[in-house]
Amino acid sequence: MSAKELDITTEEKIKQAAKAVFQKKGFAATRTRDIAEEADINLALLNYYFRSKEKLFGIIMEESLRDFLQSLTSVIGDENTSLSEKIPLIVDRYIAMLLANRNMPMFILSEIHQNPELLVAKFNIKEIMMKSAFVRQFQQAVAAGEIAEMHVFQFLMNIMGLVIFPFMAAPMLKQIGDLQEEQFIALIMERKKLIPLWINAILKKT
Amino acid sequence: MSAKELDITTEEKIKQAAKAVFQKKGFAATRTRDIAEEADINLALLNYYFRSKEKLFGIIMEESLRDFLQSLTSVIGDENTSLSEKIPLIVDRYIAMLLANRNMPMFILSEIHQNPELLVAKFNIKEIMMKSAFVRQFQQAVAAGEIAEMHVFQFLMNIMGLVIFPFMAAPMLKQIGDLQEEQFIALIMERKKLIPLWINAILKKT
DNA sequence: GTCTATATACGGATAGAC
DNA sequence: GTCTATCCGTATATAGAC
Repeated sequence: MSAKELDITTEEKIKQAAKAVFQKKGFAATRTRDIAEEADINLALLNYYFRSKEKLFGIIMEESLRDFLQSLTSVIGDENTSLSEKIPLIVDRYIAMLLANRNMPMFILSEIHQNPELLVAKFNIKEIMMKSAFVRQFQQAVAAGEIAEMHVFQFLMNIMGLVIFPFMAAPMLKQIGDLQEEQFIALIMERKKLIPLWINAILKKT
Repeated sequence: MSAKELDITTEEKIKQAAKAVFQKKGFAATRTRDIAEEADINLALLNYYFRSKEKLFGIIMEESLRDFLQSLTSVIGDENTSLSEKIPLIVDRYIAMLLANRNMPMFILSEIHQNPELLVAKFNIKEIMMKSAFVRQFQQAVAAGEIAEMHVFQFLMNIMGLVIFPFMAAPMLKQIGDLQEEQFIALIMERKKLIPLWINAILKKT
């Protein structure tokens, strides 16, 4: 147990446990008893600090979503890097975040899938994304004929799909390929180098 | 209501309803009452025909998994098509299947994520995949220097990620891009044409 | 096979002692 | 703030009439 964990408050202990359990099992399959056990606290304390399972979930979801989006938005908004510099930055940051938080993408996308309203009005992703340096740079590069013609959403889906999908399909991939955890990580680390090259290949004019 | 649905058995009605509800909400969030209501049958009949929620879920999961994998395995096993012919076939078939079954990938990958044992021993995906014409053709092309050096899993993850991810992230993408359903479909139809080109670009030797 | 009524278990939440 | 004991709604499953 690290020093950080020794003098942690009960409230924080519950939040950390809730994050782990919610991200692993999702809202519906999680029992407040699971969280209490994981946090090693009495069940009643959960309601004492957070009132209800729903409220606790809301807090965890908001924090998770913030982390999930920040890996992207912190890069795409930067006016001081070029489009081609941004690509490996996005890939590196996302992969680092996903490696540290293995269940996050499945958690977020699965919960939003079942309840799209979770996303609405919490963050104004639409604004941040569509008015970002990244989108502007991309569209300028298309207009200037420097890269292939392509809708920016297609480009975004490509990056996200190439980076995130392996984490969501990890159990199936491990089964198909008979991969151990370390081999899976090795494939991911290889992707970290390759994805920017692939993205460039895709963007090349034909 | 189509003719097909008119003379359907009660058992089949329950299965179709269960498929719809399970795929949309997942196992834990689904109540047997939801299924009974969707199927327009009495709740007790669900247990009469299928014994338990778990058993019914097992049947739906197995069928879904079969459909999900068949779109892939029916193409990759074909000895009479070349590697480059297989790529658009896989893309077309997967997208057609996903369009008809919008919630399937999230359902399957999410449930397997929570419970990887669901996959084990049901189908021998490992054998079918690894001994397929597709894998052999890919590895031969690499060995012959016709395409860039790449682990076949990386290649598989790329295809799957490019095709499947947009369906899993659909609610988020619609939000970010302020897309209506028809615009989302249009993006997908465009991808159907583009993904094989992108795959070829990725495979090109540098 | 299909219904109503109900048994039973489980999970979220709280009362009240300390 | 933390605990024990418990309430109460809800969900699965079944008994038994038709």
